[in-house]
Amino acid sequence: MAETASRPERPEPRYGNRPTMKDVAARAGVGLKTVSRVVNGEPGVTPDTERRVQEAIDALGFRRNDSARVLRKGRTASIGLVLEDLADPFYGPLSRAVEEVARAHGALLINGSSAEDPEREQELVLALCARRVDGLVVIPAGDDHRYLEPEIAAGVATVFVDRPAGKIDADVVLSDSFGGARDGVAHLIAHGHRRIGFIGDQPRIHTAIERLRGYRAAMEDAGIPVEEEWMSLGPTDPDRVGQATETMLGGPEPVTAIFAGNNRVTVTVVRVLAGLTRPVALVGFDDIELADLLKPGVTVVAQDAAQLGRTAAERLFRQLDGASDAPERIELPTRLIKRGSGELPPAG
Amino acid sequence: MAETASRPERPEPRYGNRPTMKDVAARAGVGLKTVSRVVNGEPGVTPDTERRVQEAIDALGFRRNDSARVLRKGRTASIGLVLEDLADPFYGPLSRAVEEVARAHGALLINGSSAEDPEREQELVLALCARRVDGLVVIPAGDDHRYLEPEIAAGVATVFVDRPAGKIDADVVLSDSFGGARDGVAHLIAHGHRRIGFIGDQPRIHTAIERLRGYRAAMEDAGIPVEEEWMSLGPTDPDRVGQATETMLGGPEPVTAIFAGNNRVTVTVVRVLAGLTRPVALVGFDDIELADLLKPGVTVVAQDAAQLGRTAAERLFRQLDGASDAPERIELPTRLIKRGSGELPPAG
DNA sequence: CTGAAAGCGCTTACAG
DNA sequence: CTGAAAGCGCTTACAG
Repeated sequence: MAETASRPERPEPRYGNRPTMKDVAARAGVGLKTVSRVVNGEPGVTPDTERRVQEAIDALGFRRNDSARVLRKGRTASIGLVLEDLADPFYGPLSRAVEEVARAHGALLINGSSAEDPEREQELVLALCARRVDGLVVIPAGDDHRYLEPEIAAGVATVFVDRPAGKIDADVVLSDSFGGARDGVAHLIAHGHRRIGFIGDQPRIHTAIERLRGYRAAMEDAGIPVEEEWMSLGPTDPDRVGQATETMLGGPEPVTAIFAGNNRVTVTVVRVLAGLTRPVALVGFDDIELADLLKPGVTVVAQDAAQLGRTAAERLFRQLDGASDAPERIELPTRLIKRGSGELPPAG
Repeated sequence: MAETASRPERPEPRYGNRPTMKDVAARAGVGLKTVSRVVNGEPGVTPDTERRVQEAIDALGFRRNDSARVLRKGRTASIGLVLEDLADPFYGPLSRAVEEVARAHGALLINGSSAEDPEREQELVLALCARRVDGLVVIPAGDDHRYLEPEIAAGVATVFVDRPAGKIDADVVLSDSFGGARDGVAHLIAHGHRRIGFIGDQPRIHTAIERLRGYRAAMEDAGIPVEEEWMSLGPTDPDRVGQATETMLGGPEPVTAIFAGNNRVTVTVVRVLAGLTRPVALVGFDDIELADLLKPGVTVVAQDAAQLGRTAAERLFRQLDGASDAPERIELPTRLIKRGSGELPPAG
């Protein structure tokens, strides 16, 4: 029985058979701490010892396990970025900017999409906290972030971007949605429009509300009473936005100009307008690629997504470096870029 | 001295004063393992005990430290994605698709840009390995990935996307660059063009070479000898591409059509062509937003970035689930989308 | 210059 | 149903 006893096949699953510092130490005939010194480039090792350790490292294919290191050191040198959708072109430059700042501070970026779902946002954020990210940059989907209080109290640096946190006091970096929208709408008014439509994102999203507020302010400043049918908030998918656009452009008294609340809306509105024979003026919030090459070019209120990300990430690392400033609200200016669509006079 | 001895101010830095399972156990008056059971939803705890533990958890604001968990369990439930540039719109849908698959498998995504720099790629990949990601999805910048051999041997699942690995045998998912480019160029030839330019990415990039090969194949199939001045490979920044475009369009015998090697090139070429009075035909590799609304619409060879990411990630998790298939090369088809610019006849 | 011991916060394998 | 001990792979604080 002894001889024929079946031995376990495939003893380990996979993974886990990686060499450790202990293995390296044994092979090099030195203590564990000496290996640690070599691996971390600490001083106080003879060149000869160092060589022996290095040889063992190479022979074994050793790579330090940062999970263990992190456990001991406390900081993970990683930050989390939670945004709405990695695939949205608006977030590309923002993510990249956050990544560059993180890189400059030796940190990695863990990225996740909330899909504009508050529950998914919370799930993601808390998963990142369990991983003990040093900090969080969050583009919030929800409007109640009290669930983050214990984490922030425990030292997780946190900065919100694009939209403020809900029901907690935290740093936030945003664009001047109100001012940008007001200027964009005022621009349309200056070109003779009075019947101006506003198509925006869902009303629970802060920027949607702020931009609507800017629209109303511009109209009021010009003494133009706003009609309910001129305003449409909701999801920004092509179907919803396309219908809203067509509704505003139909009927006996159609709008002569449209203010589009973000890049997704603008793209769909441009598409609808392209199918029309009469000209309708358009100003969109957010710049979009190739907007300058359309006929007419699309006039936009541009925000600087990269700057938004950079500012937030720098603020985050300042928190991590121990700055204990009170939470601040940083608002970046927008820029009106005239390209033709916003300078069209009212039709008829 | 005893009474007036200065006590340490701010005893801990920040962080690190988080409650642990031990704290929870002490407060609830139970053993460590019982806390672990409750936290992980394991069976075998009386409702009453569970309640006491849960109260301690809430009171202390305890959140399990996954770093410690990972160290013990071996798997980190995270995967790394290394791409060229998070800000490039081509990678947005790809990243999002990888994220969705990871999420379905309970894993987080750690993301990084190589900036098309082989050294930075290696640095990033190895940093991810040190974090012990379970797997890697890599859009390679370099052409030698032997540095990954020990990692792969140690069990790090690896899939390359968009471009194959260099000097190692690994899974790769790519679009049919050769076939796509050949079809696109053949399309121009079918519309009467013979003097056709090719503007592509740097020659060390696999897709650039494959698309150039497709161009040459189409020309050869049609019996058209290719002149050196018709081909230009290099960085895809607007300056370089703009100059290349103008050079091809200048001189006594300018090209009558251009094949653009990727989305970055297409955008710049479109811009140059917009400033011209004579029509020049254009087919671009990669679809771009709003391409259908330009005049003329931009004819493209589209690849499915999301499908690329999804396929790669699924393959990755199949590896992690223990599938031991031999490394495979998966090629996804491209699709020619006719919108006008590729159907223009030769000028003159 | 070098190393043995303790500990980071969990899970595993056992024992009661 | 419950818990004490050992261990994951490192770093820290000391001692020689």
